[in-house]
Parts: sequence; C-alpha cells; structure tokens
Amino acid sequence: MADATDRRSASPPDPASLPVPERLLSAATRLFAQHGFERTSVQELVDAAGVTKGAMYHYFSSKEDLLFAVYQRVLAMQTRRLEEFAEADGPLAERLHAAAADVVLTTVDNLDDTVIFFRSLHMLSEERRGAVRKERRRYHERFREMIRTGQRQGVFRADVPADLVVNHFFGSVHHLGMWYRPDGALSGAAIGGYYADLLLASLRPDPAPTGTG
Amino acid sequence: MADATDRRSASPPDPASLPVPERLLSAATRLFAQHGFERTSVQELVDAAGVTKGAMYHYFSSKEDLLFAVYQRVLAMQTRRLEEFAEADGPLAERLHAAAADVVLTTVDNLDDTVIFFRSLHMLSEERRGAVRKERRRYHERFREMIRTGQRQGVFRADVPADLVVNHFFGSVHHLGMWYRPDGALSGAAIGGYYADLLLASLRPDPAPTGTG
DNA sequence: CGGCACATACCGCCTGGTCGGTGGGAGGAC
DNA sequence: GTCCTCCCACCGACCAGGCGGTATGTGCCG
Repeated sequence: MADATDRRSASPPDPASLPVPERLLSAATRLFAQHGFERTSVQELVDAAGVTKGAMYHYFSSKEDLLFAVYQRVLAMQTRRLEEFAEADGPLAERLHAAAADVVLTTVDNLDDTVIFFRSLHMLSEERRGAVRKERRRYHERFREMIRTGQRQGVFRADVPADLVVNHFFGSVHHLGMWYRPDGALSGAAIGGYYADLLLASLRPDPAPTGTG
Repeated sequence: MADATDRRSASPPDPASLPVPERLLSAATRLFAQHGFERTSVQELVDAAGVTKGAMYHYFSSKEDLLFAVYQRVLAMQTRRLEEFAEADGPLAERLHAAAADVVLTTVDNLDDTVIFFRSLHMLSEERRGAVRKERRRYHERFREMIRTGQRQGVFRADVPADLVVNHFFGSVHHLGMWYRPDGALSGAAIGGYYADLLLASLRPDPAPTGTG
C-alpha cells in the first residue's frame, strides 16, 4: 500500500522510453503546476515532453483535453487510495486516522496534481467540470460516511455536520500546495500525522459544548 | 464591526456614479472570479465596467496591474480585520474564536476576492507575488502568535506546531470558495461558528496524545 | 488655453489548432 | 526471401483570430 509513490523521479525530459501519451501527461503536470494552464503554450509543452505538436494532437484533441486527462489520472488515484483505507479492518477512528494521514501523504507526493486540480478547474468545459465535480463528490461522500458512522456510534461528536467536517479537512489538505515544500522542516508523513490528529481531536465528543449548534 | 458587509449588491453594470477605478476594480473582481484572470479579456472587462480601454489604461498600467490592485484591496481588508480582533480584550481563547469566526464570515462575504487570491497568484510578476506573500505571511504570523501565546499559557495543546495549525485552519477557510454557496443550508456565520469551534477543539489540551510528535 | 480624463482606431504578436506529407514496420503475394 | 503495399504514428510549416497594449484625437473644466 506504500508502493504507489515510486513514479516520482521520472520528471525531466523523460526517458524517451515511456510511451508518448504518458510523456505528455507528465510534462503537462509539471508545467501546468509550475506556470499555470494558460501560461503554458502547447509548443513549450511538447518541447518539454520531447515530442512534436503533431504527436500531441494525435493523442489529445486539444490542450484542454490534456488537462482533463491529468484530472482523470488524479481522480483515479485518489479514489483507489481511499477505497483501500475505507474498506480495511480495525476500529473506525483508526481507519479514519489512517485514511486522513494517507490523503496528506499522497497529496504531498503528488503536489503538482493537487495544485493543478484546484487552480485550473475553471479551465475545463462545463461538461467536464461537472464530471470532475461528480467524481470528487463521490470521494467526499465516502469520507463523510465514515464520519457519520462514527457520529451514530457515539465515538465522534455529533453536534457538527459531517459534511462540514469533510470540507474543513479537505480544505486544509488542498491548501498544502500553497505552503508545503519537500525540503521544509516537516515531512509529508509528519504533516499527515498531525492533520489526522487534528481531525480526530476536533471530532472527539465534547463534554462542554462551545458551539453555535 | 459587523457593518463591512454592506458593499454587496453593487455588482451589475455599476451605478455609473462610482469613480472609474473602483468600477474597474469591482468588475475585475467579479470577472476574474467567474472566468479566471486569463479568460477575462481586457475588452470584456472594460465593457462590464461601462468604461473604455483608454480609461482603464489611464488608471492601470496593465491587466496584471489591475489584478494586483485587487490583491492589495483584499490584503488591506484582511489585515485590518485581524488587527481589530487580535488587539481586543478578553480571554485568549475567546479572542481567537472570534477572530477565526470573523475570518470565515469576511471570506464568504467576499468570496470573489478569496477565489481570485488563491487561484491567480501565479499570474502576478515574481516581484509582486513576493509582496503579496510577505503581507500574507505577516497576517499568518499575527494569528500564529495568538496560538503560541495560548500554548505557552497552557490553555492550548503544545504538541502540535502553531504554524501547522495556522496553515491547517486557513486552508479550510481558503477552500470555502470551492463549496460555499450563499443560498446553501449553512450561513456564513454558522460556518464561522463551526470552524472556530473546530479550531478550538483541536487546540484543547489533550490527556491522551495520539500524535506522531 | 492648457492639461487632465478619457475615447477609438489600430497594431503586431503569439497562440491553439490544422493539414498535407512521410517513414518504417507489418503482412500478403509470389 | 524479397518486394510491394498500406497504414498508423508522427512531423512541422502554416494560419486565422484574438489578445494586450498603444497612439493619437478630443472635449471639458479650471
């Protein structure tokens, strides 16, 4: 379950051995995250991937199509990861903790993807944006169900909407792209641990409600 | 302190009574948030503001200059708000709670600004981006100091870095632009209350440390 | 009558996308 | 085995459009 991070050093010109679509995907991910979707010209992109425009338009119908492909890859990975944790054994609180920590870890291991995900959604067509949102929602709901279950069981406080907690948590995760640096003081795993702790702490049943209810 | 929300219905063609620079600022805020900076052409922008290109380039040196002006306005507002709360009287925990809730409220009342802030940072020149980051950091630090103080006083748990807590919190606030809708089930004030509760709950001294340390 | 606050026509550049071409490998005919 | 054929993956010069930005003109106010 910890072996999905090995495709990481394959960023530069790309070994030429990889198939063209993957090289494009990888170059696009890097450049879109670095300069933004609109600031990355198709020419730059294909140069970075070591292919030509012709090659790109052979596999992707447009620049936006390429962006969408990036989204699909991220979405697929996220979903797969969460499923694994949600369906594992053990006490709910531990599963949630593990899943939360893993989301953080996966996020910092694929920071480029995350940066693009939230920054460039509006560059997708209405239709595709809808598709992304839908998939993303399913993801949220999977997470939310874990929290709801805990609330019903009484192991989590129930005076705060599960939906809100999920949005709260993923907000902080999403924000990682704004401040996390691989060479910083905290490792991805450390941050994951803290974030999961924070989540669980904020869900601990409260003897003295401060809230607005 | 709750009266800064009145500039809200002045969005459409703009009463023509307002001075040109403000009309441009307001149109830019709306359009940049709606379609993104790159997708908004200067022509669209000036049309929406009810002025001409000539007028715009009379007050702003470039499209990016206009974006920067948007940032400056947001920054100024955020800073001013926080100062008020940080320097108020009362117990630390209460001040932090109030400040946190207010950040949320201010954010949802000015959602467009927030959306632009995090989505379009990379469209600014290196220099201006630096300026924005610097100001933003000062803002974070002001918040962090409240938490640190609480940690030293023992009213907040100290086994989690204050910096990380701040980033965690502001991440969730920033994310509001992704899901909050004015016509949704939760009001800005309600969300603010919850978020502040969540923050305080996650800072409550912990009898049984789960953490990674 | 000077100059500030705009108006408008215009420009060159750069971008995403296209389209006729091509080389080389698989495969059928003999 | 060899040749011819075909087609698929890819090439790259080219294009039209739209963009940000400019430059010159003009009316109005002090």
